[in-house]
Amino acid sequence: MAVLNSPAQLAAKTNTGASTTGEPAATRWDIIELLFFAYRDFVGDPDHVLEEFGFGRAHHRVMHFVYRYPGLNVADLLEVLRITKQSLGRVLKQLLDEGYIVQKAGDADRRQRLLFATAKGEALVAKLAGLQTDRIVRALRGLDASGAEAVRKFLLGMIDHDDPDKVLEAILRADGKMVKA
Amino acid sequence: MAVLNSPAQLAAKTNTGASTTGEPAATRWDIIELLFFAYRDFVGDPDHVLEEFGFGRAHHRVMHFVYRYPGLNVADLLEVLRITKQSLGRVLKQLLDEGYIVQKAGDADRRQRLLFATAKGEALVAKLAGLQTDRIVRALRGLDASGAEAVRKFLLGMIDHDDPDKVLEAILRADGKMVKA
DNA sequence: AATTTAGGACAGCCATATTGACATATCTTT
DNA sequence: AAAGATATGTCAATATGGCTGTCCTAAATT
Repeated sequence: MAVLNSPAQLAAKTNTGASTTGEPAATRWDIIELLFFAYRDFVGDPDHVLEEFGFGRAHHRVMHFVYRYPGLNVADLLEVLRITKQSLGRVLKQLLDEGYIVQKAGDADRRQRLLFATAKGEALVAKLAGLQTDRIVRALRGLDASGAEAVRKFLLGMIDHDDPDKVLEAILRADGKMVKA
Repeated sequence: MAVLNSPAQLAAKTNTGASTTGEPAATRWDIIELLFFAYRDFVGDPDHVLEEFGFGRAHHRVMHFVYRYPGLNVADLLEVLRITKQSLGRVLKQLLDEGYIVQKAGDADRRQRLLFATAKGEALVAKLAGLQTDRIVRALRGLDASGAEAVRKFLLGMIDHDDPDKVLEAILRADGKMVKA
């Protein structure tokens, strides 16, 4: 090459909006990009494993929430994933056919198909969550208890709290209890 | 309905691996899910705006990094986005055709097509980054300086540091300087 | 009995990703 | 100068995971 790598050293644009006065807050390019890279690598680990199973990210999301919230119905799952019934249909059918998930008619409302992870499904979720937990634990290392609490508060603050779906509601409820505990 | 919402209150599986002994770390379901929801909403804001432009998330990612790292070449962009040349091709062509990005032959290596955002491109990136910054600032409110620093450290720790692409390298370099400053 | 709801299924479309092959211009190496 | 490697672009074919719209059944609500 003409140059080892050109541009040899990339430089980011400097932040123009910054100031200590009452102007609009400076763009947080740092956090925006850290979030991008963090999430990219966070979902990258599971992606590799899923490939071996012939599954994609969509299957992971479904398996995860079904395992975590046993008895979740289809409507609630759709709201969490923010996709349509038709999109979920294909993925869910695969997971049912291959024995990762089972359905059970609702007790109170027998139209509902409540979803449960099988042992096979649990094993897959555990494997993927293990990888992600490893990464999280690594990232939390070096932070004290108050630092870890700040991380939780930050992530919680990034989430829209108005009109939460059922799953998010459960999380927010649990989090409220945690703070008091 | 038989019941207002069934299950009326979802409950998450309780964490089985938890303990204070030297066992493998308990799965961090909390952080895993907070990250999912936080990222879902974080990219949700831009998505709505992009729709009006007839663009998708792919266009956002390209525009963002081209604006932020002016003179980025195609190869480096591919590494950041972790997609193939062919996938980038269509998106990039659209952005070029519609005047959001311009190309310039590299100075040292004239095979390279260095990418730059136009004023039109800058405006779009600024708009989207503004939305995301609002969310970030909101989430950081309530955290003190050490809390905000913990968040940065956590996100940084979530990222794979081995074999970084050019853009990530620039970020890591900048971050190192920040810590000293 | 009529209507609504939960869920499933079909058809077709679109965006974004993939691989593989190949072309061109330019840089590096011999 | 010739050969090889590299940066980028492009063509063709394919897969995944979204979408809309329509229609259907079973079971709930009114």
